[in-house]
Amino acid sequence: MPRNPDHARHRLQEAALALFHEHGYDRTTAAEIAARAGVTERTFFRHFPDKREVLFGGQGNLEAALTAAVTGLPDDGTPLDLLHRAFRSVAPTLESKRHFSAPRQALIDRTPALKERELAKIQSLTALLTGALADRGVPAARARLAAQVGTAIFAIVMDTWFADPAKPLAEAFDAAFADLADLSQPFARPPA
Amino acid sequence: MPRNPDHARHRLQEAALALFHEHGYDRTTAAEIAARAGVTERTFFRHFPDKREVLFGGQGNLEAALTAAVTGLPDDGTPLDLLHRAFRSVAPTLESKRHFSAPRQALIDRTPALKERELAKIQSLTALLTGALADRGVPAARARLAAQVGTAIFAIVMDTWFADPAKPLAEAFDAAFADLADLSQPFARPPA
DNA sequence: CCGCTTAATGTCAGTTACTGACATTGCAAA
DNA sequence: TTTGCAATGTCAGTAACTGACATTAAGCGG
Repeated sequence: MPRNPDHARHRLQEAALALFHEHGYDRTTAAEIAARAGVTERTFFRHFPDKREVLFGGQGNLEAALTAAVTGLPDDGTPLDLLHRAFRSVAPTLESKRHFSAPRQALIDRTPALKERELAKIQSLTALLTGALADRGVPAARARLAAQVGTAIFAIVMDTWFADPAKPLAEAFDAAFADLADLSQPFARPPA
Repeated sequence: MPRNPDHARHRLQEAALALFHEHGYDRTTAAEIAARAGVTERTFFRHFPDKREVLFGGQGNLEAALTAAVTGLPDDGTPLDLLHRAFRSVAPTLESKRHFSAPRQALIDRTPALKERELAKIQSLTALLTGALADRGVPAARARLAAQVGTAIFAIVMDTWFADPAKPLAEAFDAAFADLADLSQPFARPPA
């Protein structure tokens, strides 16, 4: 490892986060981030393909955890049940990182350019989950619909959880999936 | 109306579409688009806030039609039924514009920057539909979930319809909403 | 301890998306 | 015709990125 043993990439992420919170995303230049991290602007763009991406570094972890969960979970119920349990399985990790993810999410929510990138990341997650479901034998069209609906629920739950962390994530997932079941059972279904 | 009676905005859109198809989005500069439209680069950015937006000009029509449908449709069934019928109501219009929208969509699909913008547009539509449902008395959380699931279905149906226009859009919507109902009826559903 | 290799960084010039300030043009109403 | 205004032109400037090439410093064999 030449030059600097402590990874410049991580310093850049922290510098960016700090500066974005101080002055906002739009009024922070890549050169300023690089300067605070002690490197050159060119080095910034060697570590991140564009300015937005510096905020989405840890995204791979969540994707990996969720796809692993979908792949490894015991097989029963529907694709949506599988996703439900996969989401529950990452809930503790998500809750443990709230102190970090909440301000980051607030920044994303008030910055359109970052919101767009986040939507792209969610779509990427949807594609991965579609593939994971398909690998388990779920027909392609069904897998895609389930993954899309699943990530939609995931996004809503995360959003309401960021707004109010009172309810544990696992319960929020339970409630959201229950709401979904209600949504698509249109007419009177007499109990028992 | 000074200068040019034929609207520069429309010429810019057509010039952009042509150049994007000829050389791709990334290898087309805003200055080139403006030149083909007979105006200055500065004028381009007066009509469109950024280069991507030149491709999403007619988006407002669809949003207006869908929200109007959700607002004006007779009241029966669930929020998802309402969205289902709203989607069906715009199907003929969508099908009549396929010759225009299909190549445009192909361009978007192979250009990440445009894909991101499209996702943002879909999210904007989701917000509008959420509001329209809420205006009809649907509880906020329920409205949001329904709108999110609805636009997810809409996106999937449009995508498969672009890939293969054989099945009419209205039928594709019917099938997708039926699949959704299946998805959330978890356990054993014995055939007949 | 020394030179060699090489991955990470620095340097620099260039393109392009976008913006603000100000001047100019041409239709339209008075 | 004159005047007002909306659309456009002109120009200078910022900042996100990119390619080409030089430089540094760890690690390794000698």
